[in-house]
Amino acid sequence: MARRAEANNRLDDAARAGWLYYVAGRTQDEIATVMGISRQSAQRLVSLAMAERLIKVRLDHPIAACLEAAERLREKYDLKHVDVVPSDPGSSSTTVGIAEAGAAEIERWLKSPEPQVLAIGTGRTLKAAIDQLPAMECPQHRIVSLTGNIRLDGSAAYYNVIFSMADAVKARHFPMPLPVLASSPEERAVLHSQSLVQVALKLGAQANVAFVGVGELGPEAPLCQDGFLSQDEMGELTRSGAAGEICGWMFDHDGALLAGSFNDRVASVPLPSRDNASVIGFAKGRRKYEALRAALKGRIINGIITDEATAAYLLNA
Amino acid sequence: MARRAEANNRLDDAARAGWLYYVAGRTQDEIATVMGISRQSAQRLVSLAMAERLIKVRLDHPIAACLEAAERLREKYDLKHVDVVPSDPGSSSTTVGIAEAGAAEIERWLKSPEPQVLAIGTGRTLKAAIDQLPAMECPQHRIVSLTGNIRLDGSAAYYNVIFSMADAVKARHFPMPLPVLASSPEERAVLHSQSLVQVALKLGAQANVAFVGVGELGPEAPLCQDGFLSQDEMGELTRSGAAGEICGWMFDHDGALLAGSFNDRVASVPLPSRDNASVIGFAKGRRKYEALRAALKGRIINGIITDEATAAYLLNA
DNA sequence: GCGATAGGTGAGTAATTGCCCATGAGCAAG
DNA sequence: CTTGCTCATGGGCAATTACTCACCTATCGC
Repeated sequence: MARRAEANNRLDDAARAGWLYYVAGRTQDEIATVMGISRQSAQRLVSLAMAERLIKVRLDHPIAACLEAAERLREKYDLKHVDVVPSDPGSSSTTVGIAEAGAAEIERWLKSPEPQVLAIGTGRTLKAAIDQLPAMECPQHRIVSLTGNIRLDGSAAYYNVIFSMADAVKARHFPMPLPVLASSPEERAVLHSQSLVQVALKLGAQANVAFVGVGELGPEAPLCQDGFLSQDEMGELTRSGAAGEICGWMFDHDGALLAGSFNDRVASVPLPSRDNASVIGFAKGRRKYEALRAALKGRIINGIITDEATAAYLLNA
Repeated sequence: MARRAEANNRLDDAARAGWLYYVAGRTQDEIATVMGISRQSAQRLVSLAMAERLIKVRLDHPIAACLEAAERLREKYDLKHVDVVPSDPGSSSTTVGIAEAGAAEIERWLKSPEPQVLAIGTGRTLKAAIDQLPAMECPQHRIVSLTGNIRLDGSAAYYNVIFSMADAVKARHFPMPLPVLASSPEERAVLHSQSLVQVALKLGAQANVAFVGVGELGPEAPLCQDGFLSQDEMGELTRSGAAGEICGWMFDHDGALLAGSFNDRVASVPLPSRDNASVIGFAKGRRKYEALRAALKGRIINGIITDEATAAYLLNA
């Protein structure tokens, strides 16, 4: 209790310091004087306010190039939602910008007073976006995970996107306590017969919107790195023409779901219908170019949040 | 044209630089390198982005003290809307904080898809809030000025709040081309019979929300400084017990509208009914304490946006 | 009780940023 | 063509901010 109150006080102070710094435009020295602390402490509070995302910064100006790219993307691929953020050449981050813009879009859905079913995939990009969400109270919505977060070794993955999200927005949530890939179609059937999983499957089918990461394949693929898939399985996949995956569903360079054993073993919830729902992919960066292009071509997603450079590739591809 | 395009390019660059600085977290040196300009130019673009309000900063954390004060104010005065922002002791500004919070509240109303009639007063505080509004497209709403902006000498006041607002949000707007005070009740009747004014009067009566400044009286009052009222008239007013004014309507220390000649000559649109509409006062600072207290007590306003220090006074008064 | 540990503090220092100035390009008026 | 004006630029410097280090304190598990 005391601990909790102290933490709150500290965040309160951070908020106040951040407000004085960013809104009132005082220097950290002035803030220190006003709040009766040392300048260093004021600096710490200000940076804490940023780190805890108490201070939100948003760009409120349509950068012409981004808008134009977005419009052309929308037309070319017949998309429901497009967001193009500026590129940051030189940054190796695969999430900066996407995370903020993605969070804004998720927040837009969450603000709806109508109850919504939001489906969510997994992955670093999505996790980064979720981390940008403010605390909200959204008991009217339901959030369903589209894919399992159990690794080959049985442990749960670090990127437990749905729990972080539910925690931030206080909504009912339906995880998928499954691996991404079952060992056989028969095992998948068994797994899917669990009642918990049944609920998730049913909800997934009625989702109003899905937010998904777009995975590239190959030995470096996050799917392998995160321990959802073995290198052997990955090699087999790329040999059979897979270009990318979304929630484990493998597709080829034309964006057609791969027929055959792999997708028959994917334990994820099927993606919501692109006719009724928005399926929005979050991704940027060279390594995702081909997977994104294929996903858009095959209409596996009908919305995208990406950056200028990736948008340029997708327009020329 | 060329000039216009150049200006847009510059703003685009500013937006991009601001994005890289505030969202991507790069230093100005890095931005300079990336954008191929000098560090100083990068700095200028970043600060231009701030000056032009392309970058919006907001505090997304309920500071406990502010929330609590807001809740107590709401109860004590039975208010529909209360917003309390942190105080910035040492700042002499009467608008910092209020302007941002006020703009956020105005924006909230403007975002409504339902057509709204927004009424708006005048004054420095309101002007500062309007200046914080982002560009929007709100053709569904109508904005009506509650009060004239013609000075004693016949010129229009600098604080032409309604025009700035309509300009920013692209809504139909209905100004009041009148002085604040007519020379006699009869003159007021004549002025009000003009068809332009008739429209404004009618709209004012159906307003869903009104945003108003709260004016203090006395020789230093903005009403005098801005040349809406002569010193003689002001003296007469304070002698007759006036404690403050909203849109020219004078009220005493209990918040009762003054009976008698003054208010009979006020040419403003009557304030919308507090039963059906929100009438939100924007004000903070010592000099407004008494006027605010009276306005709240008499229920001339049923919403307030103010700061901690003012809230504390109002709670103890 | 006691050591380990997390997290906070101030000092000092390096990095970053804000601002003033002199300069020069672009442009309209004379 | 010249003049006067506006506005962007880069240099330089002072102010401000970020980071590291050593130290301190409260809490927790043993």
